Amino acid sequence: MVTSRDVARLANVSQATVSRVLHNSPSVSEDIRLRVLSAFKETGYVANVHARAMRTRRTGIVGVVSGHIVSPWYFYPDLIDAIGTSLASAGQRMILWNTGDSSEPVAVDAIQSGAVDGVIFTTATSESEALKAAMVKGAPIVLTNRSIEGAACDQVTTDNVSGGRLVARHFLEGGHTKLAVVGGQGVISTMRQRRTGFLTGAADGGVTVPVRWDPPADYTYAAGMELGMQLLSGRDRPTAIFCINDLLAFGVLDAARRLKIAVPDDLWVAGYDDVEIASWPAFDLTTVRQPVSSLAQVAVEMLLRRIGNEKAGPFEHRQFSSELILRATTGAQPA
Amino acid sequence: MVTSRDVARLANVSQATVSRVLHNSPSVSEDIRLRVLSAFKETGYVANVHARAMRTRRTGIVGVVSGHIVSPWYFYPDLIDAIGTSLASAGQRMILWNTGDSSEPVAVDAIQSGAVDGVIFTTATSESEALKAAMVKGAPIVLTNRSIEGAACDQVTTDNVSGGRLVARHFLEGGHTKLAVVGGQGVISTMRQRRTGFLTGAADGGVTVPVRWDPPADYTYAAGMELGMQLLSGRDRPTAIFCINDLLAFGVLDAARRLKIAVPDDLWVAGYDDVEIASWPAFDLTTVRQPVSSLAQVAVEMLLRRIGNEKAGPFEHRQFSSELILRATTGAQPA
DNA sequence: CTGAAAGCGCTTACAG
DNA sequence: CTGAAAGCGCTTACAG
Repeated sequence: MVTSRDVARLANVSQATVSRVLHNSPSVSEDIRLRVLSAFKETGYVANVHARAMRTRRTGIVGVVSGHIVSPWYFYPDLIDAIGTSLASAGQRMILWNTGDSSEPVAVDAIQSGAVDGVIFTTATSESEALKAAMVKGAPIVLTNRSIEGAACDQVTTDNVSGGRLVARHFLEGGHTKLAVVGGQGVISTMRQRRTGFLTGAADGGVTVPVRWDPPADYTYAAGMELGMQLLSGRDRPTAIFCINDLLAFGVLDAARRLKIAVPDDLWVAGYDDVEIASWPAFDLTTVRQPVSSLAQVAVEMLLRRIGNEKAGPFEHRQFSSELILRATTGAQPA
Repeated sequence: MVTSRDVARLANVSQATVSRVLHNSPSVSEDIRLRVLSAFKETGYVANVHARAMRTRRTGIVGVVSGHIVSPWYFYPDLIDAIGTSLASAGQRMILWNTGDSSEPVAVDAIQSGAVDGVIFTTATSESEALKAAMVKGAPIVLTNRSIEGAACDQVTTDNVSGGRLVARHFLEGGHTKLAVVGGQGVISTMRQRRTGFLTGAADGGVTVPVRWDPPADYTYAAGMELGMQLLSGRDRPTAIFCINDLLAFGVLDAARRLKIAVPDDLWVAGYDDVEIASWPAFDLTTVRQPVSSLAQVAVEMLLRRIGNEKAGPFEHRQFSSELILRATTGAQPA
């Protein structure tokens, strides 16, 4: 391994000067500069990140915690992609933690051990002790997607309540009164809000969702399939189903397919997230799209501001609105 | 930030002793040990990773380069997941690079700058200069999924040629003689091999694939859809199509759906990878499944062995076989 | 069993 | 404009 000392010896300068050239310090004469640069080339020198980080107390790496990075029917992949892009254009690198909520201790540890300069959480829950501890310490942290009320850090989210309400209004405008929801009764804030928005929107139109059409569900394709079969098998069944995320909607649609129930003629289905598969002809799903790149951009901005200036004023919570994307599952013309 | 010095002061011992307790050194008396441990607790001490890495020349982090982590219709998500699991159980952490082949320089730089102890490539191509440079330097590197012939590093792959051949044989056994391939003419080794295996397998059965049924394609859903429309629109059309990955197959299936061509009655379709969506009723796709967790496990083993012992013998290339999963698109009973 | 000390490879005041 | 030196926070021989 070649160090700055090796380069210095080769270029016949002091080690300090090598460091200055590396950082484009203006106070280096042109000829020395060139000598050092050619020594860089000759040796293939790359500065040791640990030595640098130890001196500067800055690694240039941001940690990102996310569940289901690897499951593209969630919207996390899109969000992570966008965060990665924003970070890259700010010259920062990214470490990804993919173990779901259980990786929060890892993230906090990473901050405390100096492995990263700050962390963006996309899947924080109010239960995470580790996160709380980090926030109390005042470490640079930003929450996005899921929010925690009163958390001592910056947050950027979308308005999931309004998103759910958009779907309800669309169903009502389509003349539907027999409505069902799938998902949204668990602890995850975003999911709860979508469901609440939907129920509120329906209630505003004078429609109530029967309890048995609002069963608890986890957020998997299998759950969508199972609840879809259940909701659609009886004689008295809903004519429009709102699924709290696209993945559940795919399950419900496949259940309808299996039961030979025609969508959208006899059943409307809507999802949430607008993952890429939602637009495929096999599903062509009406869904709610969040402004993912805005979320990502603002999250990165917020974090970098804190990293650059630890005590930069009070914490902020910014919120974006979402957009209803109409497709074939609620009667729009197929693409 | 609390350092080992702070802990030492609090526990009334030397800083060296703190370090020993941290590493469970046997040569520490029990009472001192307890004193230090309680000082750890009181201060919330976490060792600085950079200082440690600088001394030990080991970070405990492995880099993984992969394209399309974030696109679950590729098999990378599964592979990454498996690699992550293997690394975790070996006490290693993982950094993920997701920018595709263009991130190879980043990976090499990360090795040279000491940011990671080694790198696993899942998407190497023979063109990557950066990778070659790293291999010449003898840095710990393992190639998995895609191989590079004669590369100066360990490799673990699956036998894509046999995989393609399995599909051809299955088509022939189904009585099909009008066969087509979608994908596999580009630079990516795995894709080329699958196509080659398929063509060879067909030829072994006396069947030749017409040139116009073997058009160039990139590896997107849209390409599958477009080529599907093209192959299936004419009067003389193939009765069985092998798609080089599942994503293309989904596009072809949706093209058939649009053209109202019945699968499997009038058309057989097979893919490659067995991504999760392939088993959904909407597709129920016959496909080839690779032993992903074996790949991952061996890749990690190989890398850690090199990291532990830089010159541990000659380079090795291990290869696993794959398995044909029969589903509805080639006539199996729906699940 | 414990401590003092060297040193990993940088960055950056401090002199000159 | 350049160099000598301090110091970031650890680990680990070396003494005792």
